[in-house]
Amino acid sequence: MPKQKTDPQEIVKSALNIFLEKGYHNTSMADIANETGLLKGSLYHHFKGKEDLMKAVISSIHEWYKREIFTIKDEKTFSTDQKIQALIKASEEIFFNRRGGNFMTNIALETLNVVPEFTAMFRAFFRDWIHCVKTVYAEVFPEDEAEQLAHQSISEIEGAVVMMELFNDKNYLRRAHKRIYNRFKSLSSVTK
Amino acid sequence: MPKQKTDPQEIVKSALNIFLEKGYHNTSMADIANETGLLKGSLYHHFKGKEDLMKAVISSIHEWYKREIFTIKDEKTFSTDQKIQALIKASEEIFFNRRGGNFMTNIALETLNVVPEFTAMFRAFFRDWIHCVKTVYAEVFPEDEAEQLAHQSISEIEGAVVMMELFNDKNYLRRAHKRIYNRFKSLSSVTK
Amino acid sequence: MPKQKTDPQEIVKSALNIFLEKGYHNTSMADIANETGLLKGSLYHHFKGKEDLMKAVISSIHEWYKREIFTIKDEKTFSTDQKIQALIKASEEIFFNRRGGNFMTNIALETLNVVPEFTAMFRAFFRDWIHCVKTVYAEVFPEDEAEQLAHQSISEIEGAVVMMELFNDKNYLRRAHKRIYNRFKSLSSVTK
Amino acid sequence: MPKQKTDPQEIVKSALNIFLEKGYHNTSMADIANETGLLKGSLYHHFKGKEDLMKAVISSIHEWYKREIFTIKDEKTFSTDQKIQALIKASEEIFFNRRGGNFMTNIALETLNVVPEFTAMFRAFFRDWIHCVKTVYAEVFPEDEAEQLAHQSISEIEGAVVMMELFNDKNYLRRAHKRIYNRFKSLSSVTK
DNA sequence: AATGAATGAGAATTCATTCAT
DNA sequence: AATGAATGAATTCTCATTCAT
Repeated sequence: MPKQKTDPQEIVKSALNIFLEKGYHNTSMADIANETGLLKGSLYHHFKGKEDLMKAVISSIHEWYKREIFTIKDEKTFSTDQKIQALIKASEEIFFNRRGGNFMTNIALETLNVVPEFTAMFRAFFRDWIHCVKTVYAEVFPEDEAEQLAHQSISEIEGAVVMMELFNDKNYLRRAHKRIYNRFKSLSSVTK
Repeated sequence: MPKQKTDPQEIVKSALNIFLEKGYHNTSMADIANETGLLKGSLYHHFKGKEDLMKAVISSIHEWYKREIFTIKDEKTFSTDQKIQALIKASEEIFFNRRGGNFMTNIALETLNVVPEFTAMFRAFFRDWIHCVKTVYAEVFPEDEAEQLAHQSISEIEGAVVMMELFNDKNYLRRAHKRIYNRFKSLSSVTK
Repeated sequence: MPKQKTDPQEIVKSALNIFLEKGYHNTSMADIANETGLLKGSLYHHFKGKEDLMKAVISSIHEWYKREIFTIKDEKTFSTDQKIQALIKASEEIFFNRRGGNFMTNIALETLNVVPEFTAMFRAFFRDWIHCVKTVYAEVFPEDEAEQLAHQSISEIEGAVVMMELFNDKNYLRRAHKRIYNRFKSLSSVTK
Repeated sequence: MPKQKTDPQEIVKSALNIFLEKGYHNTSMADIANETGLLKGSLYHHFKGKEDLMKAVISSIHEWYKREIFTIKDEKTFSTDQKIQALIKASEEIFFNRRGGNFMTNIALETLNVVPEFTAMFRAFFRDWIHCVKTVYAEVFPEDEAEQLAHQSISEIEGAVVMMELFNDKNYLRRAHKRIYNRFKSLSSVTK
């Protein structure tokens, strides 16, 4: 049975979905093959192995964020307020619909101390994310306060994701977003 | 070879340590046996299997919290302020020195969907924790605000743990604790 | 917790029951201990091990047959016809209520080629049984015909037990008994 | 090491042989792998596990019977007498040379209550066998007598197999076959 | 005698990976 | 590229047996 050419990105997508659903360790190459419609052996034409595939997934999400989210900070036409609202809106879209965000939280925690290369990649992602948020805050607040706020915001979102996962309740994230926005508004009004 | 009696709690402790170090999936029964000095087979005397042992670990941590932490809310001689300070101090002690706290975050996320029974146990733990914090807040704030604040506080701590884990930086948690305390102070001064 | 003195025959009975229920291989020493109310280790005070216990079971059944069944052939006051009826009645009682008979069929087949000592014991039992039946037949028929009939009768009963087991239908055995008796009646009327 | 393609039927055959030799419980997957020349793990490519493999063995024997034996009843060119002789000849060939027959007796009894699915399969086999024999008898005898005779014949063969197994004596089966044939002859002559 | 913890030798099974076709 | 059989190491779990108390 000849098969269509397989886009490696298709495999990455499938892998992302199953990793999220079952966790990294609980997911077998057979599961991934199954999801893609390929057979186990065929995966090895595209990726060196499970770790390699995992790295591609992390990388893919990171790249997507770089392209779609972290660019918000550079939107010339957006006010700071608009940027923050855009970031929040994107975050909600991601966590509720795409789940790439959960991946970076859940799978990161699961694999953090398992493979050092994963750790580095997760850190790079979060550094970029923090940097993006900080850059926006820095339009209004002094450098070190912006830095602080960025760390705090991401941390708050991460906590909300954990609770959301645990209790299956999206409100945790909604409320976190709201708090972040309100804090920005009240602080920036003071600053002005 | 003499047959030492083994306290099952010893096994639970060993398991807790290795689960924390290597993660649940990455830990084999042989690892645990090794840590306890028993042979693999002997573990099955005390626990039906890996899942059962895991449940014992979760339960043991939960019980410890119930005994040592969640009772803080009932300390007759403590003011609300003192209770919150005590909770924070305990939290810091736990997360920095005992690592049982991280377990409830990291291993929870890794195993949340592995077995429904785990999910239930983790949820029970967090419900109890939230309930404890809420009870303290309720001494000063109205019921629903106390509830909100409790959820927010735990969520914030969870986020800090994720970041702390990720970047190996305890300051995340320290700052989260500080924020929680300050928020309490400023809100309660308003209330009064 | 001190326990009453344990009669080894109690253990043998329990073992018989579980062997029958679960088969020899599928039964663990723990199962037997459980049934007797003892703990695993205690069984080894009475029997050298599983094989030894099994031999005691086989032996016990054999002895019981020797005492209760195979003596029928020597009943001075019974006619041949009465002896055959008594044997059949006993057989029915055994297979339907005591199940010792099934043991000698089912467990024999399961363990026949597993432990040579079992084989010898099962053979001895069946030789005795055949001998008993033959002795009765020999009251009426010539030696070699009696021998033939005995083998055939036992064989028929064994077949019926297999079918009974397979289809959970006691009628197989009832009909086999009926055939055996009728055959005896018709043959002996001819002989006279 | 070159990777030979293995016909799953080869595995089934090997399994059949070892199951017969050592019994189901006493046979390990390693034994089977060893017999086939594969490694343990490789067996799981073809069969989900030991039970699954066992089912394939039972099924394979059943299918073989359906194809080679149970079709005898439909041989247009055979008289009833010839059909019975053919069935008997086949039975002898099977039990003496192929051993698949013993499987359906010995292993059936050993595994009857291990897994309900086995029970169902063994019953299906025996029902088919009985049906085949009954159909042949029904050419000469009334329906219900044919049914009775079929049950009796199979039961008799089963008993003979037990005795044959027990005493390692093929004569039991030979005599059972002879009896079955003679009974048919004498009854059918009466009927005519 | 009884206990029950400990042993240790396997058992079945899983799975990432390799490789001939 | 894709296939899918084969590999082999690792993993969970079982169980007859031993032994200190």
